[in-house]
Amino acid sequence: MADIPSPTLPERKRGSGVRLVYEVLRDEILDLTLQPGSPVDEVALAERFAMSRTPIREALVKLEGEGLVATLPNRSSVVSNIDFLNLNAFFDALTLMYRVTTRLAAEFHSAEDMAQILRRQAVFAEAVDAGDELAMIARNRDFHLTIAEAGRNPYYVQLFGRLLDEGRRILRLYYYPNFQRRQPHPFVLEHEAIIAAVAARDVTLCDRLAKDHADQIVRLIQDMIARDLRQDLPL
Amino acid sequence: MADIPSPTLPERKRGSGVRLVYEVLRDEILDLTLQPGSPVDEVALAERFAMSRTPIREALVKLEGEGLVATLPNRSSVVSNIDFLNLNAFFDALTLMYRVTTRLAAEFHSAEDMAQILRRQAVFAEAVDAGDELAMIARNRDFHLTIAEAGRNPYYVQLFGRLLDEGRRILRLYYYPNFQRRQPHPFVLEHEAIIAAVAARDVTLCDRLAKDHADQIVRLIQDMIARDLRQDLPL
DNA sequence: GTTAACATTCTTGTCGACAAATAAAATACA
DNA sequence: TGTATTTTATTTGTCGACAAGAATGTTAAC
Repeated sequence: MADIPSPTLPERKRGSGVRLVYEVLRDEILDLTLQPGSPVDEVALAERFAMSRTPIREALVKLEGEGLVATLPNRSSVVSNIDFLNLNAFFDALTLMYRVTTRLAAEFHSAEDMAQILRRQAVFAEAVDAGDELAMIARNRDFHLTIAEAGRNPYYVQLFGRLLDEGRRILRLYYYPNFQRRQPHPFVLEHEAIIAAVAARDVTLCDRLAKDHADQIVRLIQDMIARDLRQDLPL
Repeated sequence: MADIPSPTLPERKRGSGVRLVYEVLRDEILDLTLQPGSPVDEVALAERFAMSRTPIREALVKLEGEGLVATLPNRSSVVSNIDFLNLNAFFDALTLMYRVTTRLAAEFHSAEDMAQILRRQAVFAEAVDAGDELAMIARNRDFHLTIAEAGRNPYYVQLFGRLLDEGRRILRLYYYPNFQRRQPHPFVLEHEAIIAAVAARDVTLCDRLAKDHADQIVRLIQDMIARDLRQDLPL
């Protein structure tokens, strides 16, 4: 019944198909709209996006390269599971990236970088005001990635991006029910302190603030997981 | 003339095509057999590997995800250029990864890890004895990646792998003409010191040795580049 | 009732072909 | 002779189709 190419559907330009599928799937995976472990059917996606399987497959290859989907030979791909066994490895890398990227930002940022950072912080604060947890998580990621980009080290930016993405999945898993609408939100204050330290090019202070901020987030996640696991205890 | 599917050609199993193309191209890119900036023709590769363009494309998407090839829309892909402008970012990240992975190896290695590390070191020493620079570069990468894997942090392993790959390209670009066949080679000695420190679980010593080793390699690369650039000076 | 062999269905991996987009060549014009 | 424009050709992005392999369901045997 889908044989007739409906002219009302958004006409995609040649070459944009893969990127579109990639971005949509990526967002849905990170938002847990696509749950970890759930199979990814190529034909279903092809129907949904009204395109052939070829661009779908290429998007899946990209996602596989980023570790967001896992593929078994001759079998369906699945959305990657969140690895709770290696969680301390995740925390370790996340903390290190928080520190080095903030340090480098203090050293190498330009005036335009600072403007962009302030803009991202404003958007983050808006999400906090609105109490929109999904937006908070995503905008927090944008904020810190912008700082990382000001540090001018693409290797760190890439790893940090992946780590923040993984954190987005974990936070999405727990954060919603526990949200505290405190004003001003502690994260907003910490962000402001970091911005000031970067602007002042104080590397040592940046390192300390970044470490504290990371520890804060790590503790938050650990608490949430502990609270959640406690509910599963048998009586 | 290549229309007749020759039965003498190695029969590939279903599902192995992409991986084969990916691995071969990856090796050729890192060995500079495929020079940076050179275009990658899909139909030529399809003919060469005696398969359709579809698996070739998927392999290219994977390589693009790792930054080894760059793709312009509707135009030919090219082998990524070595970024000499951000070289200090590369050195910075490389040094940091040397340090943290060796530290973690000291903390978390198992007995099997040590055995594997010793095996890799032996193979590296063989390459040094043989004076095979290409093998030296590749086996040095294997050695340090094995140490990183003993540290049990997949995020570091992945970034470190990419950095060592990029280093392999850079070294390949300069190392060959300058090779010194000293015996015992300083790198072999440094590796042995690192192995001992990891086995002794001495985190502080590991950190220092890793930093020294990284500095050594960074200085080597910088010297080679400086020497090379000097030749290009106009008179 | 349980297990084993078989057939069927479903999903993936690969293929050849076509059309859009770009690059190259040929032609027209100043 | 140099530049602009049209034409040709090459290369990519996407498509539909087919076959191999795995998962599922069915029948048969014990």
